[in-house]
Amino acid sequence: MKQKCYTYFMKQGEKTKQHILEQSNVLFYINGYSSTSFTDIMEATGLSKGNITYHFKNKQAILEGIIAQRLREAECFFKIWEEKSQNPKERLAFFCDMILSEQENIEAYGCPMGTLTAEFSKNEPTLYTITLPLFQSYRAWLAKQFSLLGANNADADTQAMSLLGRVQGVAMVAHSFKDRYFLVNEIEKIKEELTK
Amino acid sequence: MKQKCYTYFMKQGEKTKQHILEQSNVLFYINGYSSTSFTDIMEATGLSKGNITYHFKNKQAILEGIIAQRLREAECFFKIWEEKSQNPKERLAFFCDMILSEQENIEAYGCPMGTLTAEFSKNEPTLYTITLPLFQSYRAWLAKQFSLLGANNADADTQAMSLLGRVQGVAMVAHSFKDRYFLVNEIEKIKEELTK
DNA sequence: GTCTATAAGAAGATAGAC
DNA sequence: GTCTATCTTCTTATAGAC
Repeated sequence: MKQKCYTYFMKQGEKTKQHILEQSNVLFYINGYSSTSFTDIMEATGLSKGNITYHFKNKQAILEGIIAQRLREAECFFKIWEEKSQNPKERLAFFCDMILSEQENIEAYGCPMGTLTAEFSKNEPTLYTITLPLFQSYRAWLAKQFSLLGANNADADTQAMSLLGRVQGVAMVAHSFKDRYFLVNEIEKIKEELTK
Repeated sequence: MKQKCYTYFMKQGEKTKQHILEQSNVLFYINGYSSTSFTDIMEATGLSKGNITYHFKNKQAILEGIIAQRLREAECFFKIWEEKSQNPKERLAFFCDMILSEQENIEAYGCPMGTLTAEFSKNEPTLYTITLPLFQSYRAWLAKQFSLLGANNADADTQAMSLLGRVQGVAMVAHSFKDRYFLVNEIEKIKEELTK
């Protein structure tokens, strides 16, 4: 197990738990949730099945842990963006920049949030319920920025949905056609439209 | 087995084959490809596993049959739209109308083409190769319309990708948030932008 | 062309030793 | 906390009767 700097003060059990979450998060992103088996997680973590089961009852519990962590990360992003600028337009630009910084991964594996949500939207109501809050937190934050720009609540939400949709579409098409160039150009265009 | 009018002149073997394709197509759409088992197809068709295997070597062969059929259907749409109007803008509006007519299904199960493509884009290179041509055929047809509107080849293709992206994004978000109202409004907006 | 039956593998879940 | 071993279920693949 590689030692991470922020795990120095964790108890052994917490370290292992964190290690499982991190490796699973990567596997779920790269291969998808349902395509990732317990054996895959065993191999990636170097731990036994029994040990993983000790920390997480089942695969769903791992997913829950991952989403909880991603939600905290998202809140962290929002906080940073809000502190970096008082101007909502600039904050929306930061959101676009995050996508641009992930261009390689998005080309290869799609949007980390979108592909996971899409995997559960059809016929996995339980997993869908676990994942949706992450999507909703972005929706709410984006809507907040549009509110600050003067839109009423309903309009702000629609604009947030619309932006989410555009970004998801660009990510989906760039992923399907393996075209990073398209992703960058479209996101730059969206960024311009938002900030003008 | 329900008798379909266009199967009257088919041999029994062809009828069965067609029946398997149709039922599997619905299952793959509603539940996804990997979530659909042979048992599901058995139940939906009312046929035995041995019989299905007789007509299609495996699940992948069924998928190939479905994509081939969907490609023919797409070509059929293109032909109709081109015959209905000489104006590329109107043709693009027909494309949008098709999406609007599928609003209920898209809200419930996502875009039939997009969700299938997305399922294979991550780590299913073989199935990805089978599905992509369908996506490409829409890309090519849309690009053709933008060409007719005066764009050079590169621009026309980019505009086609851009439109595909917007539509996929709207479908994805409408599906994730189960919001048909959003889908209709966004597609209407896109339609207006295209035809103005 | 259609069926039943079975084999062989992979997955997740569980039990118990250290 | 961590491991090995087993159990059950699900899924695909195959063999052979009618």
